[in-house]
Amino acid sequence: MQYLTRDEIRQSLTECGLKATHQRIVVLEAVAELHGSHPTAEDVFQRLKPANPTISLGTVYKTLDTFTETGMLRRVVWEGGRKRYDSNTITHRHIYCSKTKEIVDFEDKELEQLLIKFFSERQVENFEIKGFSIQLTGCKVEPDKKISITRVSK
Amino acid sequence: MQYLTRDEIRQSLTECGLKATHQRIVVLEAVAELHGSHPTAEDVFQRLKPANPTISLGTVYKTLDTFTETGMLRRVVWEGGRKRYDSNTITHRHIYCSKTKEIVDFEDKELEQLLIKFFSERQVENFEIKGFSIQLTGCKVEPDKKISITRVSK
DNA sequence: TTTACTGCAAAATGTTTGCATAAGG
DNA sequence: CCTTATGCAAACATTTTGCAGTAAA
Repeated sequence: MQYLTRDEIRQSLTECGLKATHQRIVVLEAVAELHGSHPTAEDVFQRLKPANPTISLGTVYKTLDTFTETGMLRRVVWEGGRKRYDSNTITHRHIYCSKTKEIVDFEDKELEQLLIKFFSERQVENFEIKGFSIQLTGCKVEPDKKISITRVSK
Repeated sequence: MQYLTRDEIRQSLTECGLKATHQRIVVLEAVAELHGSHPTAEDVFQRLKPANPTISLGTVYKTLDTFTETGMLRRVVWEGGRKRYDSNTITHRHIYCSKTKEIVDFEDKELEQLLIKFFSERQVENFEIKGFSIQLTGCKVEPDKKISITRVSK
């Protein structure tokens, strides 16, 4: 994954009608850097504090909200208490590992195509479908271990 | 949807190794009765209070947790703060209405088959897939209004 | 009678809000 | 300058916990 330069971040903030403050720049960088873990507001705050001792947790919350509204970030859909965020670079889905509690990115063009095709042909009664969201559940296995699909249900 | 009798509830509680207390029975009944709205702990508590003035919110929380662990109920997967519960009768998915904020049940055998087939043929790197979860987003339309699929993305 | 469960209240957790001050354009 | 954003702290919302008393088996 490649990161945006500060000038590129400044530019996209301006394009969204937002002031390019130092806090916004570092929050956006932090979410990108923590991308693999789909960080909570607290995660972002903890990461930023050493280099930005005056930043406040409230600002991180407000900033993440603002970014979600403008579409610069996206919320990760998952059950459970805390809100988690994701750099909104490309369309992708998530797998939740019940063993390690990680939320891992997953991208599958074929699956996307399959679903887009399905929903564009399908009429759901009394609903105008605007989008869909999928999460997979599973267990991480060792890279060298043989992978097998055991059960797909629920 | 048909409800269980109190004796049937008592029986399934016992089968799960739980004492068949009055509180557990009425909580399970309430979730079933409120099924359409996928209630929060607070929703269940408010519904029960008039007829059960001594029941406590803490007990409702604990009971819903217990039921989720034993599989008698299921948590609804959706972003956002509060935990919501669902009678765990049959496999179904959910549609979220961005207009009314409702979470509506949605069942589509064809979609289930499509996905089960997809995931049983597909190997996901370093993951053993155990299950999947889908949510749709959309807008309720009037029953008499022509339904059209506008955009499927995200 | 023994064990598990409830009610209560307090604490913990996570998020939002209001406002004076500071910084960006 | 004028607006918008920040930091702080307090408020708010939701969920969890500990424990003495109560009810189920």
